[in-house]
Amino acid sequence: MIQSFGRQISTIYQNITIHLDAQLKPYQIGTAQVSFLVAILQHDGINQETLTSTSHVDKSTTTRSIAKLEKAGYITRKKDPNDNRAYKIYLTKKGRNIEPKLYNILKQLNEILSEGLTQTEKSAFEQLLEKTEQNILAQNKKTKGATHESSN
Amino acid sequence: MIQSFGRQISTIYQNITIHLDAQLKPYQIGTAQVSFLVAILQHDGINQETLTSTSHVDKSTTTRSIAKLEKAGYITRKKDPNDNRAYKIYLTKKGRNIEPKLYNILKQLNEILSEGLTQTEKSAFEQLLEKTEQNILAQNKKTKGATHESSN
DNA sequence: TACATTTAGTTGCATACGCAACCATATTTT
DNA sequence: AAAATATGGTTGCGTATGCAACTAAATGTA
Repeated sequence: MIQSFGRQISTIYQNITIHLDAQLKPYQIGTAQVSFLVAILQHDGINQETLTSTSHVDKSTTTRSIAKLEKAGYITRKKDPNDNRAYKIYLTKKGRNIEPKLYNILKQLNEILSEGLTQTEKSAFEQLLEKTEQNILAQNKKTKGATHESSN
Repeated sequence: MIQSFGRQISTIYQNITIHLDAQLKPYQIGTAQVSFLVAILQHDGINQETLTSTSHVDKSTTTRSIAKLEKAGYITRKKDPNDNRAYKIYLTKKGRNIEPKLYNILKQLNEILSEGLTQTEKSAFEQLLEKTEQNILAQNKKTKGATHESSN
């Protein structure tokens, strides 16, 4: 009963990381880069700030993860001509080439995770995860807001 | 569609960590210590190896997390008289005292996560997480086995 | 226009985690 | 009993992540 959701989610998360890191090793990136790479594949030229907010991570995490993708040759950063502070992220040829392999790895992961689940259960799971995600995001947003307001 | 489960689970996990770290700050421990502390509260005198296998983490993670709990004064380690390599973990008075506060924090977390879910949905969610956890654990066990066997 | 505030991004720091290599003790094999 | 193997635990290393403090450019306000 105690700590059930949290404990399970932690174990699943860590083991997803182990699995994906192994799968991605040939491409010289890690699990951390996946969500960013997917976002860039879907929105070439996306800027870092958008990546940060849609990924729900700290901006420093974006900085470092993008740096790794750049170093590995999958993307390039170009200054946004309309905003000298901002960068836009573009795929390189190598970045475009990895798309099918990456999607395959992700598809496999989903199949592993949802093995033995009916289609109905998969949908239910996704919706439950979605609600849970919104719940904890809202809670943390609230808490952070409160902290900042305390400087009044 | 792409990467759905993994992305959601990652976000939930990171935000659980943020929430719990804030809640646990007064006690000078972090989210990482929770599952170990709960296990020790439920099985005083448990040994490190059991903690490792039931927590589904690497043994080095157990070593470090237990070290932190010891440093913070919640537990003590005693050599197992039946096995000179092994340690058994015992609660200190401080460790026993934190129990209600810890359980309260975990209960709150579950309430936050499952806000807006019916009892039926909560049960379904827990079972789906359980299945998913078993699926990915089995997969990684399989992979690790394969790697080791390749040394034949 | 000058000053204050916000925003995009980076860096230092602390924490966490898995893997591989290692040590020491226990167990199994021959 | 000696040698080989397995087991409990630790440490070094690489990776990831949030937070706080920071820089520089943009925006808002006086």
